[in-house]
Amino acid sequence: MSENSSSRVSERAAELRAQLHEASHRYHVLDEPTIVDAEYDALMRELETLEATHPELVTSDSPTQRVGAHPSSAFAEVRHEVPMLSLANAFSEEEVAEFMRRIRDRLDQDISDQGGPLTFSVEPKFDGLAISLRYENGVFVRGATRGDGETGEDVTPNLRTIKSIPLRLHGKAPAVIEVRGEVYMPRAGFEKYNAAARASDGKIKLLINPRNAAAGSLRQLDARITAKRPLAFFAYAVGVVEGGSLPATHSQTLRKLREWGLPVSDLVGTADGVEGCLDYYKRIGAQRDILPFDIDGVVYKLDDLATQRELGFVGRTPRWAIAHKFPAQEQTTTVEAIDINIGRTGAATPTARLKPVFVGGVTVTNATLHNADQVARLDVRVGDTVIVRRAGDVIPEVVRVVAEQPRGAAPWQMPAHCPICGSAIVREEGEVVARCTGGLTCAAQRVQAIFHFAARRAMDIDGLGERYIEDLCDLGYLHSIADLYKLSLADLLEMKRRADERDGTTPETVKAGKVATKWAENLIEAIEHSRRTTLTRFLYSLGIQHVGESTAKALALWFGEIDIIRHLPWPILKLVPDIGGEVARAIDAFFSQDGNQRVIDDLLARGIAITDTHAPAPKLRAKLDFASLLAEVEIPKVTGKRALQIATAIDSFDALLAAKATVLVAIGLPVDTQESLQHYLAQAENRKLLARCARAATQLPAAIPGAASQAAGPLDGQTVVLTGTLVALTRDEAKAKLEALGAKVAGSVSKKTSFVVAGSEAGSKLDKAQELGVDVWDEARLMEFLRGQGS
DNA sequence: CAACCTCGAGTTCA
DNA sequence: CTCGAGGTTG
Repeated sequence: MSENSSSRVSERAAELRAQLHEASHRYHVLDEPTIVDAEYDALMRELETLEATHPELVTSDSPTQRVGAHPSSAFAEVRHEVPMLSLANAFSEEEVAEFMRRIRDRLDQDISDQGGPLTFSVEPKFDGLAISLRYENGVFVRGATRGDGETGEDVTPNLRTIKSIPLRLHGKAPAVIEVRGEVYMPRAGFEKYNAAARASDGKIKLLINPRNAAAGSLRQLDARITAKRPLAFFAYAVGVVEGGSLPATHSQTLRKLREWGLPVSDLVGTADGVEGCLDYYKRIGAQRDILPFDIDGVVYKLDDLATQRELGFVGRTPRWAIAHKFPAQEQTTTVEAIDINIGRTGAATPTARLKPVFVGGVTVTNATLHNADQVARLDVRVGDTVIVRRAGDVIPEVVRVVAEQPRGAAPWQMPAHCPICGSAIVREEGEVVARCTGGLTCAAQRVQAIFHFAARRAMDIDGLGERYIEDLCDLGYLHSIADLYKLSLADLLEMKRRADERDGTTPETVKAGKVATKWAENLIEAIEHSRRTTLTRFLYSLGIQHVGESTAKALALWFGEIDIIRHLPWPILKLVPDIGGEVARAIDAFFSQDGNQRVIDDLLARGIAITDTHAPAPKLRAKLDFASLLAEVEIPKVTGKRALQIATAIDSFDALLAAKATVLVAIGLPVDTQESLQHYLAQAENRKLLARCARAATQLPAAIPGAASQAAGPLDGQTVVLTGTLVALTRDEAKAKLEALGAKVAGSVSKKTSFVVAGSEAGSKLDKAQELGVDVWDEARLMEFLRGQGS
């Protein structure tokens, strides 16, 4: 080795040591971590490797030479008679196999090979804080943190506040026993605590993550604060034992601990050999997101205690155990830009463009920042280093900015103009979202509107993705949704050729004279196929504000025909349950725009066939009388009661519009109501609305006698919620079948929910159901029920 | 008018 | 899946 490279190695080692010291100090002493675990691990491993190949570089104060950090002086020190161990880590299957091979090799030297795979006690690796609990004659006398493994801090009063730590053991426990385990904060408690903290307007500090929360809570000097934190405990090992003995294996020891009243996780078990351990790793990994607490891997411990003793230690890590870690769910990266995205409704959503980073199994490059408030809360700026998490769900989020990094430029602000169309971006009073005011003149909104139209749950045009829509719009083939139905195969191919030319992406095969046409043929076919549709899908696909699937369905059910719906004044729309003033006005406003009416004309003229037209619902007819309708118009001071009073004297909108002032006085209304009504009637706009109501009410066709009344199903009046993945049915099929039996299928669980159908990997909805004591069906029960109903 | 329940809209990656 | 906001209800 040359002089030069050896000095570089020693410099790097010194640098790593400094970084690790600093990080460890901030983490353990200041409770303010600056780097995530994965990074710390990576630095530590690098240093370990360096020291392994250059043993002369090992210094006595190297972070590799101890497990944790200095205990803070605020707590009394406790020496661990039996040191608290730290485990070697494995990050891949190869490393696990290597670990097991090492054990075998070592044992083979000493004793004859007994054949068969080794048995391991397998456990989740809880993401919390390791502690030791001392019981004397069955009574909890002292608890300490791990500290550096040799010496920890006495946090007995804090530990006493944790309900899952027994203050007295059951049965015949040894006279003195030290139980080791992990204090952690369950996710639900963490969320609940933070929700309260958020509501406290900054008075209570937010907890960063459950693990930090657990560590921080235990290190409170005032145990009353600890008591307010939702902490829990799992036992997983034993230290000192006097006046008693333990079983021959670790798994039996855990069982004993459970007998003595200590909480041991249900997830512990045993596994044989590499294969068994890896199976366990996968099984626990699959459950990771739905567990009620955080884990960062699993631990394999050789089950037989005698063999453990034989294998012994390397430094402070045992040869007989290893932690197999999951891919990190948190990483740090830098914010390269903060862009804004314009949605279908014009909503301007800030998005962080991140330096690509591998988190929880995928590479993340984007993370939504939701809105300007969120950006301000986090104070994220371009150039900042941030922690990115891929939590329980799939969607990455920026957790926080790492303090002490050189800050980027000025605080981020929502731009005043849309980056796509240049229109003003406006945030309405009291709203969280800012919106581009460009409407359909904004290219981004136009593309999103067409994309929505083509969506599976809307017109279901398969193969029409965002990219094609963008190109079709940019190159002038598509101006509105109606244009979709005049696209020809030739148009599509020409568009593709021009787009490729523009981007310089013309494939070699095309240059060679071959043109790929299959995609275009499929798309034309898909557009063709979408022509036949239902009224619900059609209404939904128009992308009217506030009209999603369920509102579209209500409209279809109540009014029956697009030609009726497209001309209704909002007070009549408001008669439909679940449609209030805001939504009704949005629908009316949509249809009041000539451009939108023209698009609908075009669509219908080009052969959109709505297959399920019918007469208005009978329930609607009953509500169309003058008094009910008048109450919906929202004339100040004219409530339902007053409307009724007015209606007894004046029997129609026409009569009301024609009524002289003297007539209004004669009705006997209170003076303020009279004035309000007269003032209302004096305005041309209002008179126009009333006239429209009058006309629409008389023009709505009568109900078809006897039609549309649905047969009563066995699930009438029941509300069902589906969650998780079903095997035999898709969610949509299950929904359709349940609805056919009269059930209402809702999206979220509440007290009103009759029962929840939980498939595999059910998430928070299942928790909610259990919390509220709502019945939960598994898929088998649902299938059996459906069979019983003959479906 | 507050509490509760729904619905709509937006979101990431393979 | 989650948040925000609209609608209904006591």
